[in-house]
Amino acid sequence: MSTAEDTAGGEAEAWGQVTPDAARRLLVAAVEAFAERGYHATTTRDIAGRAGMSPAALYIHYKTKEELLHRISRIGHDKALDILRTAARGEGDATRRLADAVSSFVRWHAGGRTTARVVQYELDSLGPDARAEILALRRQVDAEVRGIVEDGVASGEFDVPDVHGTTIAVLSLCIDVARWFNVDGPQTPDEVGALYADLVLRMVGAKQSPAQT
Amino acid sequence: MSTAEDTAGGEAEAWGQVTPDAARRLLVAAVEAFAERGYHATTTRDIAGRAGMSPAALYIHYKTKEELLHRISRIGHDKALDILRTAARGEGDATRRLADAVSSFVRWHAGGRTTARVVQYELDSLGPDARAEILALRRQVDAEVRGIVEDGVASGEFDVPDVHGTTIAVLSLCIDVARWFNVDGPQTPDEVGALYADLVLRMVGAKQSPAQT
DNA sequence: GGGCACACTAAGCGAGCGCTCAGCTTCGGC
DNA sequence: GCCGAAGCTGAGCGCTCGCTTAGTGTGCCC
Repeated sequence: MSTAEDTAGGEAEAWGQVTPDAARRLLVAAVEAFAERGYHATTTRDIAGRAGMSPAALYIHYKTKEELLHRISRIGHDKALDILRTAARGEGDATRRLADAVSSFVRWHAGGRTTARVVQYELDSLGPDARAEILALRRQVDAEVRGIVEDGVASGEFDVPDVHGTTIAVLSLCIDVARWFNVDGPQTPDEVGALYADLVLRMVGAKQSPAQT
Repeated sequence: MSTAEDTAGGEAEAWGQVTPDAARRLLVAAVEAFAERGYHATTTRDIAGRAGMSPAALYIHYKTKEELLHRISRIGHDKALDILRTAARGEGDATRRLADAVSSFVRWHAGGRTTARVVQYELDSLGPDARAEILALRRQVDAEVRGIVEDGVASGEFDVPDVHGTTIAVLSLCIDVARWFNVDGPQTPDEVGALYADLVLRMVGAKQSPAQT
């Protein structure tokens, strides 16, 4: 098993599970609009227009504008957690698994920046219940990364004085990629993923580079 | 000269330069509201209410709601740049200066999280002209950090294969503190600043810890 | 081929938005 | 003691927002 090439691919393919077709088109349109302008600056008319429908059509498939954001955030967090779990529970020592986790997580944030932006930065626009649900997923994301770091410390691979603080820093570094990464810029998602995996191994004081697979 | 204790202090003190008093109260109210709810979700009635004034009073001191954001962003970026310049042009080797820059920059993002949130995450809500002005300041911020990294590489203190990418990562790590830091959480701004300075020195492969001042 | 369920549209409602304006109060200059 | 400038308020304008409703077209079942 490799580092899951399919986790960081095209923008739209992750929405295949959403049916019917009109509901998926609206969801994809909402992701694009929210990523470009932010949730509050996006109008339901804009979303419907991007999906090639009238404003009223939105309300056949979703109760409110907030439900759109909730669904996007839920699917996105599920995907993010899936990526990290695949790497965290893969084969290899902690060094290998941390490098895989960071590089695939970063590739997802860079390559699917449109989605990742909404998922990571529009959390505060959700209502209390939806917010609480998403925060629970975030704690699981955190736990996956912390688990790898703790494994590496236990095995003597890593030198980490502050596991909690360092875990936050590693995740923070990955997540912020969604803010600054530019698809038209000089770096590809793969390059940033490789660079960040190396930087993170340095942060945890990894004794050696992971073997190439 | 030390690491500028006064750069990361209380929230409101940085606005002393804004006069008259009513204009400053409105600006501080706007910072709080924007940080809590975001620019687009904040109403001019809310800002004026927090400042203890009627909605119309806002327009005596500021032409539009966007001018408030512009002024906040400008003052905040000036402050951020000032913090980095102080550290970058201070005494000591590159290791010392990078550690100072990161720890003071992080302290500012953590301690003044309200301000930093608006400054770092509401850039897209500005119009094209204001946005361009702020982006120019950001490039200067970037240049200060890259300068230190390049100094360290040239002197042999650092081992950095990708100076450009690593500089972005260092800044990204610091900036994202404004997103996750919780004033009521277990960590103080000073602690996060010290941890992050250490993590960044590891990222650049610094040969030794900086001497304590 | 008649009827009905379903997806969708045109039109628009009530609310709240950014912002304006006429008028009130306060206060320094003379 | 009067005047004009400056700071502020109460009321509200024009607009756009999220969302609703009445009605239309389409296709499937019998």
